[in-house]
Amino acid sequence: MFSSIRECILKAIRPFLQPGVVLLCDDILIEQPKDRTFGDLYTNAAMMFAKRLGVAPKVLAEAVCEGLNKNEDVFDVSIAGAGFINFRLHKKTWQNVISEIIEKQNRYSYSNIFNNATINLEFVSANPTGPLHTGHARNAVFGSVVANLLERVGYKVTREFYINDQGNQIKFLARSVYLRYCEVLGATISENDFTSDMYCGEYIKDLAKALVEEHGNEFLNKDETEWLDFFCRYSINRMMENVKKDLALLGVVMDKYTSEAELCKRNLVNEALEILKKRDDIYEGALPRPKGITDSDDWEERPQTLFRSTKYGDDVDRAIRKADGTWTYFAGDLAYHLDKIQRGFTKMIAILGADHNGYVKRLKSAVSALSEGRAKLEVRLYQLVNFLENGKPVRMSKRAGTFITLKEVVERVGKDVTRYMMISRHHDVMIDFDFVKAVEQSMDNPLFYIQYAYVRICSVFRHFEAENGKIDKNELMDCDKSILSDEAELALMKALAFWKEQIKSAAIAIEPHRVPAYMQNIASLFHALWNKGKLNTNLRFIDTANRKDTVARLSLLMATKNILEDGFDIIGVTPMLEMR
RNA sequence: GUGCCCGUAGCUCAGCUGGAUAGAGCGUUUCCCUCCGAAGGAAAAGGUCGUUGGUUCAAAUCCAAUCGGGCACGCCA
Repeated sequence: MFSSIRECILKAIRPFLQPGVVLLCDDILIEQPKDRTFGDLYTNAAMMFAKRLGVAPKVLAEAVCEGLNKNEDVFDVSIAGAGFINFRLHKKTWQNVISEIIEKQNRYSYSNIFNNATINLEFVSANPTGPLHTGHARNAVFGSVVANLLERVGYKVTREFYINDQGNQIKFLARSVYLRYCEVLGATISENDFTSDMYCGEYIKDLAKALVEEHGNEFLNKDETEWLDFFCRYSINRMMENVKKDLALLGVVMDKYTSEAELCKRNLVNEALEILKKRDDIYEGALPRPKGITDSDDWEERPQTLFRSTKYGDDVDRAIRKADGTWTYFAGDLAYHLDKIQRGFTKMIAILGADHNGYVKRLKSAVSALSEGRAKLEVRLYQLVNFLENGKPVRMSKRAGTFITLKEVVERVGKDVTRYMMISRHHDVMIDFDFVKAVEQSMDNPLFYIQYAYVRICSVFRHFEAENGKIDKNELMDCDKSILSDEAELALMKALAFWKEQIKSAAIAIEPHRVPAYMQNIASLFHALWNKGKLNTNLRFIDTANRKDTVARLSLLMATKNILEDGFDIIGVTPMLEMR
């Protein structure tokens, strides 16, 4: 429906186009005006393109009017203000949307505008040195919803997790486990034995206990060289098992786990280096002193291997080899992104915490350089989550292992509330997550409002089907919907009609938080209709004396139900069938 | 010192990439079930979109300053 209207508008504008100017249907904005007396819909196309085409808005507007009048769905076209074009659609057109939704059921929001292109979506990628915590929860939910959205606009998505299973932090993990291992076997360990690089959480003790159970004291009193590798590998494997379990608690399943160590074995760092050398993007040199560091700080200039990332928009060049000759963390990331490129990805998205903001430019530079400009990485940073207990902030310390884990959150408030809280805000905004408020079943908690709408619809169908048996999908699609003409009914229909548009825009903008907002709007319109039926018996859904009208109303409810189900599916929340 | 993000109603936040008189929910006030669930609905009050300039038919939205808050900042991972 929207696409045919857009085509009409585009057709009307086309004669004014100069050669070489390309206009796309999707550039044309069609919206519901805030003041509904202006019409059902409006477009600002005339004003939008006036400047670009060098034509007076009024002239364009008149052409667009003429074009719109040719569309059989459209009537009452008028020009207002500086060049807004207002118009209405026949009730029948809105009513037909219901049939379309019911027919496509939960596939209504799917379009194939990206033509099954592959896209790599990297998210979570937590270091396997500790259990997933609340930040990872936001990352995981955000990523999984983005994946769902991208699939709806026709991307083939690979959900990917990068395991940093190499480097010093893993050694410190292993050493921490070893200390606890000795402790389990009777050695006396004090907190002072743990250096500041080591890990103190309870989970370290769990790992140690499991190790003792499986391997007894075979590593006790041995030199580090004899146990370090084993402890590293063992710890990583166990930690990753837990990571996967924690993700499953949130309903998140990754398609691929890529190991840093594996990439290293394949010598991919050197391969990346060769590519960059050929492009003259590698040189030996020293980095300038950072602006914030004054003479009093002990700054020392050191020669190292550098990547010319400034060539690609970064602020300074970046080290890929430390002064002692070993690789930096960034070198690993070069290898990893080369791996993604070699697997054929030209579009990549990475979801990172806001504390990585200084890292974004070098990653983008790396992808650009390694792919010779063919691949593009987009990064979404999400802000931190503050946890509150009835208004009071909960203190967290990673060092002491007192941070709130993902598992703990899910166990306290459930998967659905956690997901909703994590996804309902813009990723650039900090979230205050209050344990007490989160589970309150009130309007402070909009998830319940949406769930409630869905439950009410289910309830209506239960009532109907108890008397009349199951209703057939075709009957709902094909029935005469002309009685659906009340303002409240039309408002709901219009909102449903916009669903596909909204999902598309949320996907393209990578802004999943819009989805729950749209769901809330639909729920609100449904609740309004329901209550209107309390006063006006003509608007009640079930009229036992009139099956024809009942079926028409049920078709509207079915369409609403399908849309809400699609929304629940996107945000990964399980719909409730009843609340007792 | 530099970079990124945030600042919208008493509170928590939307605002669809520049559109018409800035919107929801909570809280406050007033109404609405003999009824498919009132865990709901209808309405009222509540605003200098941090501040100041600029760009244009049009700015909460873009640009430049500035204030306040968060995050980050040579070889850590």
